[in-house]
Amino acid sequence: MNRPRANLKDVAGRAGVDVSTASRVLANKPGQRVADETRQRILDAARDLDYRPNALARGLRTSRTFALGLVVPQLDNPVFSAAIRGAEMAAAALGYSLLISHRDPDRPMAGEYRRLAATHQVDGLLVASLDDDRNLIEELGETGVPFVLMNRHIDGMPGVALDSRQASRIAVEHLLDLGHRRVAHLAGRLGGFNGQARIAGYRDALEAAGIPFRPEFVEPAGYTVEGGADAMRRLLALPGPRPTGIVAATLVSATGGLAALHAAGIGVPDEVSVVAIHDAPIAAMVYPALTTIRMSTEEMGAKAAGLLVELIAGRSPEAPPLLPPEGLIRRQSTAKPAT
Amino acid sequence: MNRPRANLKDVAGRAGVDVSTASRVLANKPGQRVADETRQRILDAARDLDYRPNALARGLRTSRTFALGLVVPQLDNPVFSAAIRGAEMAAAALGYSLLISHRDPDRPMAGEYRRLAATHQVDGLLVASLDDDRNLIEELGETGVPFVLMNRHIDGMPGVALDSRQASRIAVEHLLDLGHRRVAHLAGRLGGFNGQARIAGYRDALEAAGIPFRPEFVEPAGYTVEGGADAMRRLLALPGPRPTGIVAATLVSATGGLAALHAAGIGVPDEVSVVAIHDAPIAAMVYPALTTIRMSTEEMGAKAAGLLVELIAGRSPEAPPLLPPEGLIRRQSTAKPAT
DNA sequence: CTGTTAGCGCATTCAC
DNA sequence: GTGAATGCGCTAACAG
Repeated sequence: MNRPRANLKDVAGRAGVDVSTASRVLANKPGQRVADETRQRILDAARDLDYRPNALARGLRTSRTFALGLVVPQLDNPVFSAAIRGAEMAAAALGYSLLISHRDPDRPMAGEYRRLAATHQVDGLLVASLDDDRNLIEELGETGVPFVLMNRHIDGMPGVALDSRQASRIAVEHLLDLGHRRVAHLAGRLGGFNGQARIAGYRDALEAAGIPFRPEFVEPAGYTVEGGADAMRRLLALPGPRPTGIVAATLVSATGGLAALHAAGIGVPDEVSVVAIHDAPIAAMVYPALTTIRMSTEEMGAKAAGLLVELIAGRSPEAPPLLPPEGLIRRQSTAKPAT
Repeated sequence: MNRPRANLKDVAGRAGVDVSTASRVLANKPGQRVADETRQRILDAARDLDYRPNALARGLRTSRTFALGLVVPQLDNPVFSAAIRGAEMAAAALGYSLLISHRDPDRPMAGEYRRLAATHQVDGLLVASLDDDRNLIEELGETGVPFVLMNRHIDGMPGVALDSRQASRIAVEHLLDLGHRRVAHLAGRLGGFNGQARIAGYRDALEAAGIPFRPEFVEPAGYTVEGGADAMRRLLALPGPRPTGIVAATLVSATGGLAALHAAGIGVPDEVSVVAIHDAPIAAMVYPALTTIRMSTEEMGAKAAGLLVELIAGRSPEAPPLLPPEGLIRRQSTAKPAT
């Protein structure tokens, strides 16, 4: 029963034509002169035999694999999970497969993606980057295949990123609208692309509201639970009245902050409100459930895949501007400040 | 500068030999008669030109792609993230690439993986399964390529799964050791492979301790936050003294349970202790941080990849037995029962 | 409109 | 020990 897959020759034979004719019909390119009747015979034969072109042979001939390589620094980050999902769906819709390659940023030369490119397994690379991927760009250039950066922007390179600045601004404005006046920021990596943008958005919002910027209210928390907890403790240790609202750069640091607040016996949202940038299932899993700014992470993946396919096709597409946040998700971690 | 990749002909030319000889040397198969001096010339040439075999051409010739397809029902599940990481690393170590394919269990025929198999893009399939993937097996058979199931076992099919029963038992024993006597279970899907195993482990531990099994203490919670919260509420609504210890089948349902406990004003771990099966970063992100049973999820991915490669090679390897838990991770959600 | 021809890069059988 | 010849399945120029 399970006979081997039919190939083009089988289809052509069954339709009584030459393989080249079958190829032409099945390629379905515009402006091909083939008699309707012949075309139909070939189509029927292909359907009857459940013909699927051998991607290897086609790739060898055309030097196109219709596969994209996806390079991620970590798999267990909700941001990247969502981006991968978006990329996978967009790639599938465009007829591309997705090859995944984990790249440990701590080991510079690690990563299978160089091999993927060198052995012609992929037509291009989708690169999800943390802020601190130092030598990545250099490595990428050497591969000789087109690539698109995700989650950060570097001048002159194609990439798609999120509008972190606006996200941060919306988060602060939410707290301001509730009546908060002392709003602090659990910041990301100070030198990083997204980290910087979030601080800028925080300042934007304060400025628009006429509230003076206080440097001591910006505490670097990095992207870990402990970092978030430490930063929160430093904030609480500040002299003078403490902040009543907190904007965390990430969900992870937000949860660290929550833990420090709990440990200090400070009620959320009764005494302190917390908003986090990014949304994911975990936001609803912590206590109290976090109010968040939902980012277009999945769309980022999809847009990046689309852009890469354009690049592969030899076009010079416009890199999309920063993707705006999808909006505020109000949950239980924010409320009016205690009077 | 960026001249096109060298191919075998270039290497052979540079070494002054025929391509077939170069191929022989580079294939590096045992029992090949090639003069040491010739071999060295070829190796040198390959190194100088940074030769990488074209995977497409090789695949076309040998009908092997050295790529594995990975089918996952969801990307944002920590269990699958870890399994993917394990699979990716093992595959890379074995010289295989990983093609990812999302498969929505709600849409029966969805999933690119069928195309991957049909077009010879992968040598085999690694299939991460939820309990409820009904028609998956049937679909898999039709692809005609070898496959390995992850996270569940079905008689007669190769697969690697976790020892959920033992995990559950360890979780209950931990609570028993602390002095708890009324221990309830937030169960997974009652009909599912892992769900059943966890209930069995729960009963094992009770029985070994001589504590009678009470059916009303097993509440199906599914795999969602809401499911966990609902189940917990039902448990709290039970007449008589309430359970002091809870074993949740998953992290997700555990957090739902925690939320319900918080909402009811019940202290964790002061009044109720909670243990969850599975460990992931989120366990440390909730409040209080969850005591968990750490499972060998990453190893599951790695073992599955290894098994699949054996299958592809035509061997008939033993499917590994269930993977035992890595142990208990004690955090803040468990303590002695209030006296 | 359709068939013939050539070749993508490699592994492999067969000569010598 | 090494080279010559063949073909994996497909596409694309060129004939006719």
